[in-house]
Amino acid sequence: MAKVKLKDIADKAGVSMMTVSRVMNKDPRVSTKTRERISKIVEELQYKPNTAARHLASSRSYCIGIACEFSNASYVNKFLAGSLRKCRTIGYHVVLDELGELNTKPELRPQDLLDVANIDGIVLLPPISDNTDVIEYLKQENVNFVRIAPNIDLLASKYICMDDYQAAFDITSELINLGRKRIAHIIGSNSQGVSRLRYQGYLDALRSHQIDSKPEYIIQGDFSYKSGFEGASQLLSLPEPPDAIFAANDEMAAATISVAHMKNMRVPDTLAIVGFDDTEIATIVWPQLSTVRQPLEEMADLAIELLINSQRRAGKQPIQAQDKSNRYVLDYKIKTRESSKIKT
Amino acid sequence: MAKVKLKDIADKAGVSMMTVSRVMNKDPRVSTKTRERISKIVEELQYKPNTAARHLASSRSYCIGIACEFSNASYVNKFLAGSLRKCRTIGYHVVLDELGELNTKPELRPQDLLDVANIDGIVLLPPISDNTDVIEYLKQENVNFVRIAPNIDLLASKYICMDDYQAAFDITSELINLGRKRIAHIIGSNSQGVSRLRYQGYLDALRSHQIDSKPEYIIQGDFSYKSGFEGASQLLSLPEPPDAIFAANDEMAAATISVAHMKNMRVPDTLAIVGFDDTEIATIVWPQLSTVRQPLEEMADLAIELLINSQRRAGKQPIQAQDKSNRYVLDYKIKTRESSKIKT
DNA sequence: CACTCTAATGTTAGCGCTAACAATAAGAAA
DNA sequence: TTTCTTATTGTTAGCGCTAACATTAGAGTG
Repeated sequence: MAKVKLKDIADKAGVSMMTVSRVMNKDPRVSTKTRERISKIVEELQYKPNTAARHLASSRSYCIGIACEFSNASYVNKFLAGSLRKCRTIGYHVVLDELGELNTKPELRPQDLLDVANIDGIVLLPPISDNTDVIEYLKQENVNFVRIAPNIDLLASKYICMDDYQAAFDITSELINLGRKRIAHIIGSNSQGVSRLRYQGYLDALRSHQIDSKPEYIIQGDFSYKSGFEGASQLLSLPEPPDAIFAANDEMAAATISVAHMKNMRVPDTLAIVGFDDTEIATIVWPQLSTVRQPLEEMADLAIELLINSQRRAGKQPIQAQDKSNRYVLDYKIKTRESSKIKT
Repeated sequence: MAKVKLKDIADKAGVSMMTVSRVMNKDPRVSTKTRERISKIVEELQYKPNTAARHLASSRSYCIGIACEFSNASYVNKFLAGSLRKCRTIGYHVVLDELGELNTKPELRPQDLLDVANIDGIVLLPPISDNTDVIEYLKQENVNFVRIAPNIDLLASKYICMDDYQAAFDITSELINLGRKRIAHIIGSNSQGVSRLRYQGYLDALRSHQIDSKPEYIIQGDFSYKSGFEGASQLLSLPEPPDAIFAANDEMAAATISVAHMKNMRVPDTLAIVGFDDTEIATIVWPQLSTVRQPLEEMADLAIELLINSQRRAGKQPIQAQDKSNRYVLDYKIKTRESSKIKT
């Protein structure tokens, strides 16, 4: 049973290969009747177009680039997994670009170019999604790109994000519903927009439940374990320590768990702890962290979808990104684990 | 300046395209003189063969599969990064396969097959490298594969590993050289061969420095944070607690740091802690963990190299893997960080 | 009813490369 | 010298698909 090819479909449908090709590429110039008939046969025979041949004949590379730093392995990894899965189903390939060295070596361009040359589009993961040099470069080279969770220059490209504010609001509300009264927050790095959003969500959740937010319960962190450690130490040394801490990411939450252990506080009995991101560390620590899952796989899926589509009608619209519709918001999910389970 | 192609080289060298093709594919049937002349021109014109065309013409897919679980993100990630880099330089593509669901859904085969069908070879990452079902399947389908750090069935395929024993010996010796006398060890999961090797390395390092190994300093863990936490608690509650702990992986070492904090012991002053693997957690915690770096990128590089080469002479040797030479050992590297710095 | 126009489909050629076989040259053997 | 090897290079055909142009059928028009 050799692989099914275009010809087989064409023969079976009694049309030319070209017509089938058009169906496969969603070319509108095929009658609905023919399209349906062919689609059905394609389904039946499980036909999958040969990427190499397509590439060769069409000059599109069928490759998607992903630019990231490897500093946040589990974040990148999940995104990658999603991308690879998606690409595979649609016959694309993934090209990874590590731009981690960017700060030290600003000559990313030549390297980058090497790949970009043959790429149909590129996805920028944070923090590269906010790198103005990269953005400038891509625009100038007229390369399609989509950014994930950017904070700045939101008109520059399509971008995908989640509602950090609402997620923070929700997870804080959950703590309140669990009976916690004294809820503290460790804010994330103030250079990242999401920190502000999460902080605001926390504040508004308290307010909407008529709970006062004490200033001493709010600590500035910077997303690092160390800052979480210091912040938590400070919080748990207060005369009236909090009974719940919402850290703006999992690492700081993990550090908070360490401090709680150190102070002999039982988690979650005496102190509930929640994080944000649902990175690997959330399930490595003990007790496991309640946190907010980012929809990374879905983001990957959508990002690639967007790249391919804008590819399709390339040339039509120059790059008039003024359109408000370049924003795509996906749903998060609260993951409730041991660190915030029902209490007393 | 259109892309350089085979024809350009052929014209410039005054030979047929076929000869150039042969040079590109290291076919021996080209005279040395011609080969050199062509190689030089290829270099000059920066010719890069077009993967798609190659694939199309040769029926090799130029795709390498990587089978992994996503449970250890940073491990997988580093390996992936290495693979992607390597593949890009040689015009291959990477296809990721997550087999994480394996335990619950043993019907991995159909899924797997989908991809395997078009793959030139596949790399098995631990713990899949020890999955007998997968190994059986691959052999039966006659798919090329290389395993990373396998423990069992070592004759089944080529495999790549590092010298866990020696690394454990070295890092323990470092603790001794730092003046530590009471060195404890938290053993890894006893279902994994590396645990034994690391344990043995620890024992022999002590012995070779004439230090007795006290039985109460040796605790069985299982690589989880939790087991590390419990093990460390036990160790640090001893009447005479250790002044250094070597945990068989970073997660357990990170847990040990938490316990040390909890007991108000200063790290590394009162207690030095070292881990193993150099996963992300090693630099997330505070103080940062001294540990052993696995040469993952190099492993990826070599794995792909091996797959491609065995591909090349496919058919010649059936699969007579009895040869001892299917073992490839790479160098590790001791990463000394804060958690074991010079003391008192 | 001939005539244009459009929608739908078909034809031709070729993307860049490599298998498989063909041809040639240069020795070696007879 | 002739025939047979062997080493090296060239030729032909086609991988599976799609761009670009060509054709046909059907609808609309005066």
